[in-house]
Formats: sequence, structure tokens, C-alpha cells
Amino acid sequence: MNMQADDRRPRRSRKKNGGVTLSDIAKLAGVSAITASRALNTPEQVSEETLARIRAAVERTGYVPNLLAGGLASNRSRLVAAVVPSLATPVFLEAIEALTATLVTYGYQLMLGQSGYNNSREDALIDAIIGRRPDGIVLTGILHSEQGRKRLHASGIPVVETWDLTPTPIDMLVGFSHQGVGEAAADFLSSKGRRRLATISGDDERAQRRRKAFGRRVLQHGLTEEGGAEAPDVVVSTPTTVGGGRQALARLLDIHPDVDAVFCSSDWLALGVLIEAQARGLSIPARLAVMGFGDHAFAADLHPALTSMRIDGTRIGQTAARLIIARAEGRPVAEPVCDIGFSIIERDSA
Amino acid sequence: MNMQADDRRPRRSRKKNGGVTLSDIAKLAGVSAITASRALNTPEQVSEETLARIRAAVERTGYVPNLLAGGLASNRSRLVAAVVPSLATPVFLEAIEALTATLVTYGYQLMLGQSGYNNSREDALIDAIIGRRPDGIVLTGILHSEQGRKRLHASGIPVVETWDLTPTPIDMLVGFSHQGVGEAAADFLSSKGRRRLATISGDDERAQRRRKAFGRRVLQHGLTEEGGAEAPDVVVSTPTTVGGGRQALARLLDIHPDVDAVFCSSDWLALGVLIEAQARGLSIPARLAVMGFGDHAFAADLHPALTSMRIDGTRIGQTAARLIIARAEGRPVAEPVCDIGFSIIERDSA
DNA sequence: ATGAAAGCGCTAACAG
DNA sequence: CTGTTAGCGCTTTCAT
Repeated sequence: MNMQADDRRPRRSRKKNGGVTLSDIAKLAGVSAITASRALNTPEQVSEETLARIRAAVERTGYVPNLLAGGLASNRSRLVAAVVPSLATPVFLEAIEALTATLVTYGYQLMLGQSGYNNSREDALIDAIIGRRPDGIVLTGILHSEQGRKRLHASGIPVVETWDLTPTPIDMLVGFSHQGVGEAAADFLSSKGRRRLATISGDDERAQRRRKAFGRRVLQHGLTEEGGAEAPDVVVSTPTTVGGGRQALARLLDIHPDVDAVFCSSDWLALGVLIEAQARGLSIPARLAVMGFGDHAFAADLHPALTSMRIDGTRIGQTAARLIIARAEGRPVAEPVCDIGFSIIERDSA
Repeated sequence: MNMQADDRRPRRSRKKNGGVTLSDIAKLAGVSAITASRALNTPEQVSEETLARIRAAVERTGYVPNLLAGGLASNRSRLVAAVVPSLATPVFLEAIEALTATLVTYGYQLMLGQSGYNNSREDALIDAIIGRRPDGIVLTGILHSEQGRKRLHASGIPVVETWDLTPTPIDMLVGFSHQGVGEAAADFLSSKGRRRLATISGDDERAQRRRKAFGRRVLQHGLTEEGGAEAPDVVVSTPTTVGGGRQALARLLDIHPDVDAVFCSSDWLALGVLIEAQARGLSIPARLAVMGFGDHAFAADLHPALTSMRIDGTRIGQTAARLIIARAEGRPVAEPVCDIGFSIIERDSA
């Protein structure tokens, strides 16, 4: 009957962090841990007095709740992941800024991942993201990898795809039609009396979809150079640059000297076109109409001011945030697919 | 002697997630949980056979480790937080992109926070970040709030401040001297024979520091308009824009018509100056030398090509990532303060 | 309004 | 090379 009950203590306590924990707060306030937890998360469930003591303890110790632990216990991380091809593309930035801003308002944080324009890293990135158990994932553009789409779906995490419309969304969707953009640009330029329409565009999939739709519409209008079978185009590599735009215009004029309107797949390209035209003494819009895409802040301030296609990135970001938060909080989402459209901002260059 | 030992089960099992866990993998592979854990994290500690079985199980189930749980248990979140005033400022972007890219290489993820240029949200943001227990925090610019600095310090999380040098860093530092930039700009322009130097700058604290250093240096060189006591300047609100640059040049020429060189606190402002000058028929650089800051990608492609002050954002991002990872992995950091300097990229505009 | 107990899914520490 | 045990810090569930 030899009993050594006291010897059941752990052999050595695990490396303690030294940090203040919720139980420290609870002890200081003379309550249980769960009461302290409630005081912080659902204060209306706690009496005034207790609340005051707990708050004092928090204040005094500089306690900051461990959200890793909280997320693990509650299965809600209050983390939202966003994936962009690249931050350098200003059109995405606006959406990301709005997303972050809206999320913090509701107590969520943003995790950022870059997929690159080549889809090699996508799968690894998706796994890294799922591993954090975010309450939602915002995708910029469509996820290319079938494997990635499957895993996302299997994870059960709410997903918002943006910047595009697809007939088969993984989950939710906030975007616009790239085909529509291409067609609208062709219609606009032809309505301005232009007869030799061309495009300069990046080689990413969405820009190409705009380009093709533009080209088809041009054919429908019967507007091609000397009855050719296609609208002239120059394709540059994404991400697009001002220098790329300059060179592209040079090449375009080389091959098709009588082009009288260009639709560019980004405002950067359009700026390059403006600069190259100016360097060559080509008058804009008299000799050449120029139209950009994205309506970057600088578009209005150029000389001549740049006509561009506006996508409301802020609205995309806000809508995506709201959809995800609604899902995370268990509210029903009435409209999981949202076409936010686009608009032509007419200025001097076209 | 009535014993109902089996009744000690929990009254109801906690809402299970349905997700695959490490123990599921372990069971499938016929090993213990810790062995499965080792197979994923330190495979060299596990035999080939076991490894194969565990990997098969992972493959079959689509298991993705829960990093929240892992982080909580190991006290290493593999998360790094970055705070920027705004994403719209392209100079920060380069650093953020490099930071993200370097971090993923080592299996870390980035959490992004925007502080805004006004320092109101800083404290809340800092708490939200600390709550995630990141392995490191990268600050863009100096944290204004004394409270925030204290809490960061108390948290014990490695901190890298960037884009600035300060005599009293919280922890580590990767930056350059804004005073040095202002002085170098003044020296450069005066070495080009310019005699009426002016600045156009944003109203944030760092731009103002560059402006003041520039102004002092101008005085030292004895280069002011008609013996005035100060270098002419126009201050615009941050974030700076092309339109702001245009208006600022207009105002500047109104008051000081004989200015022959302008140092702008961003390439956006410089672009605005170029455009306004062109709109007014002012020849650049003959009549007016223009110098930007940041050396944005478009600077080289303008016409005339823009002379600018280059800060190596990529290097800042990479260095910050390395410092943090070194700390996170317990390696000693030899040089916690790193001045990455700046360089003048001379092109046509000055 | 407050509390006790039982985990969330993982890894550190020790032991073989 | 593999396993046992005890947590990490929090919240859920059930009870009072």
C-alpha cells in the first residue's frame, strides 16, 4: 500500500512562454477562465462589476488574447486569405485595400499570397492557406489547377472568386465579363468613328479573352484593315509595363501604319502608347485614339487625359469581404454570384 | 460494489469538424500520432517504410495539417506580419513582394495590415497582430504610437523596422537615411549647374525629412532664389498623385517662376511635373530639371526618361525576411541594423 | 451570471 | 526509429 500520490506531477513543465494568459487574468480578477473569456467576447453576459475587474486586469498586464488558441478551440480563425497573381498590378490593389479595410472593421485579418502569373506555385499556396483554416478565401481570377479547386472545395472553406465570371464557380463569385469588356471597347471606338481598330494586350488569360472578344466584334462591324481577317494586335508579356506599351505601339505602327485606335489591356500600356506617340509627334486623339483598362488614378491626370475602362475594385473588395463574413457568421448568402460590371470613362484620348 | 466505469465518457462529444486529422493519418498508417507528425516535419527521423505508409495515407485522405494547432503546440506560428501605411505606394510594394516571396520559400506566410498614414488605427492593428503570435513583424516606417512600441517590445516578437533609420530601433532595422537622400538630391542638382532648386513633396513625416535636409543643403550651397532664406517648396498631401504633381508645379511656377530644378518626393509627383511642363511647353531638362524618388518601373520609360532616387525595395524585403527567419529559428543575428543606402539613377530629366 | 470539465489538433519532453 | 504523456491557451457543453 505504498502510495506516492504527489509524485504524479509532470516530470518537467513544458517550456512556458512567459506570456500572460487568460487564466492569469481570471486569477487576478478572482473568476474562472471562462468568465474572463466571456468578458472579452460577449461582455453583455457578464455583470458590470466582474467586467470592471477583468478589464482592469487586462489593462494592468497588457494581456493580448492568443487567437491561435481561440481559433483552434472555436474553429473560427477570423483570418481571411487572399490570393493575387501579383501585387504590382494596380487593379488588384484597390480590391485588396478595400478587402483589408472591410475585414478589420469586423475583426478579421488578411493573409496574403502571391500565385504568380504562371500557375506553378498555386497548389502549394492553396495547401499553405488551407492549413491556416481561414474563415474564407478570396481568389483573384480563376484558379487554374484542378487539384487546387478540388482541395478547396473539399476543405469546406467559403471561397470567393473575383475579377471574372465563370459558369462553374467553386463557391461564390464577384466579377465581370471580360468578353463584355472587349466588345464594349470595340463598340465604343467604332461609335467614335474609328475604322482601323487594334489591340495591345498582356498575355495572361483574361487579357486574351478581352482581346479576342474585341477582335470578333471588330469583324462583326466589318472594321479591319484592308478587309483582313483579323484586327491587328500586339501581345506583350504580363505584367504589363510602360516600356512594353511604347515598344508595342512602335511594332504596331510598323506593321499596320494606318491604325487609328488602340485598346490597351492596362493603363500602363496605354501610358506607354501615349508617350511613344508623343515622342513620334503623333497627335492624340486626332491621329490615334487610345483607350486603357483599369482606370488607374493617373489616367485622369495625363495629357491628354486617358479614356479607360473602369472596374470598381473597391466594390469587389467590399463585396467579397461581406460575402465571406456572412458565411463565417452563419448568415445565409442570398446572391452568391455578383456581376459588378464595368464602365467606360470617356476622357480626351479617345 | 456497483461499478459503472464505462459511464465516465464525456456527456457528448464536441462538435467534430469532419476534417481529417493527424491521428486519422496515424491510425491509417498504423503508427502513433507523433510518428505521423515527424514524418511530415522531420522525415529524416522516420524509416522509409513508415514514411511511405504515412505519405500514402496523406495522399489518400487529402490531409492538410492544421497550422493553428501546430503553432499553438510548438509556439511557432510560421506567420509573419507586415504593416504598411498603404499598398497604393509603389515603393512599398516591391519590398512586400520580395518579403512574401522569400518567406514562402522558408514555409512562412504573410499577414498584411494597413496602418494608414494617420496613426489612429495603429494600436488596434498592433494588438490584432500580436494576438496571432507571429514569428516576426515587419514595420514599414517607424511606429508612431509609444503605446504600440511598448506592447511590441513586451510581446517579445522579433520586429524589423524598415524604410528608415532611427537611433532607437525597437529591435532590428533595414533602412536608409532620408536626410541623406535630401542632401544627395541637392548636391546632385547643384552639381548639374542648377541654381534655383525647389521641392515638391508629400506631407508624411519621412518626405518632410527629405525636404528639410534638401532645403538645408541648398542654403549651404548658397543656392536660393534672390537670396531668400529658404528653398521654394510645395507640399501636397500623401499619398501623392500625378494630379498633385501637376498642380504643385503650377503653383510653384506661379510663386517662383525662375526655378530651374525640382526634387519630387515620389515618381508620381515627378510624372505630374513632366506632364504639366509638357502641357505648358516647358522644355525638360533644358528649362527645368526634374528628379523623382523611388525609381518606379515606369521612370525609365518616360519621355524624357526620369532621373530618380532608387531604393532597393527587393533587398529590403529579402533582408527583413532573413532577419526574422534567423531569429525564429534561433540563429544569432550578427547585424540587426542594416543601412541599405540609395542611389541616384541619372537619366534624361535632370 | 458563473463555473467545471473536456477537448480543439498538434508537438515538446522524456523513455524506450 | 517509435511511442506515451502532458500540455499549448482557449472555448464548447452542460450544469448550477
